[in-house]
Amino acid sequence: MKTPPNPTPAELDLLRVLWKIGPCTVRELHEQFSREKQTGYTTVLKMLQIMTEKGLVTRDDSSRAHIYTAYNSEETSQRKMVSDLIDRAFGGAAQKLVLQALSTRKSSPEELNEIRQLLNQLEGERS
Amino acid sequence: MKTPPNPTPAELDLLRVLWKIGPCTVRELHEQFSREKQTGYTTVLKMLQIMTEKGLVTRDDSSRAHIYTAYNSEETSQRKMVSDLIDRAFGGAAQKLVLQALSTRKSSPEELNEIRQLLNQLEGERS
DNA sequence: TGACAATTACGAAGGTCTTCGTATATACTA
DNA sequence: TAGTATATACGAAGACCTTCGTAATTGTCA
Repeated sequence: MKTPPNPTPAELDLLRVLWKIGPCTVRELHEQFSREKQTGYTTVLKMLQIMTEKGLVTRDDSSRAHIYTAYNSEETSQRKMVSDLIDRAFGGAAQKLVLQALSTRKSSPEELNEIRQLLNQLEGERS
Repeated sequence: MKTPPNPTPAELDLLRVLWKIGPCTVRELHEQFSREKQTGYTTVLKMLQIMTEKGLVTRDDSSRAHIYTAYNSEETSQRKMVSDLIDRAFGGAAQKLVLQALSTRKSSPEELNEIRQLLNQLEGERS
């Protein structure tokens, strides 16, 4: 099976909720989702149907209310989107994106430390 | 004036060339651009007209062949796109994106070093 | 000035995205 | 079993994206 395409903005909004609450019915997803963004029930349903066709989610239709599950984990999807942005906007230079991200947003010392540890690890692998 | 929206994929492709060769006419841009992607002249023209409306580029129409210039620098645009992705896909957590980027793509020791220096600098500011 | 070349302006076709109304199917309950 | 509530299916509208053909404009030069 082909890997699904990157989600569109609206699809990503839905996926974020789906990742958070896990596999669920349209009703449950709509309930959560409409708290942050007023949306009709059938809109959510239609989106999920399209996302099923695209392979972004899978559907268990064994019971009356179908259960939807995100096909890719949040981490996998994030990795793909980052990778895509690196190619499209940075000509493949990952470290440029990293530098931009670090200098744009403030990070706590703990977060910086976490990054430093990963750096050490990456350099260790190399030798 | 409002800041321009993020460019669409096709617009970003054009912008990459425009950033590289600097302010130029439709003809020059089309010449460069069509080397990497076969495209009609009027397609490039139309895109630039739309991008002008959006504020992504500015136009000097004092001479017959208008001169187009990217409104934002490559760095500024990259910063916006990264910032946008951090919000949309990472819930605002910049370091998550950094970790993803670093672990997905290989970087040379020099690049890693560059990042390490920025880390040091960021920690220095904090104290 | 008249013809040709180069340039911009206009508009439309075909696709995707996003939203939702209406129709249809299914299960429960009185 | 008839009626009600709850699901899914279908289709369509309006916005935007991408591409390009054709028309109109402007400059050049013989």
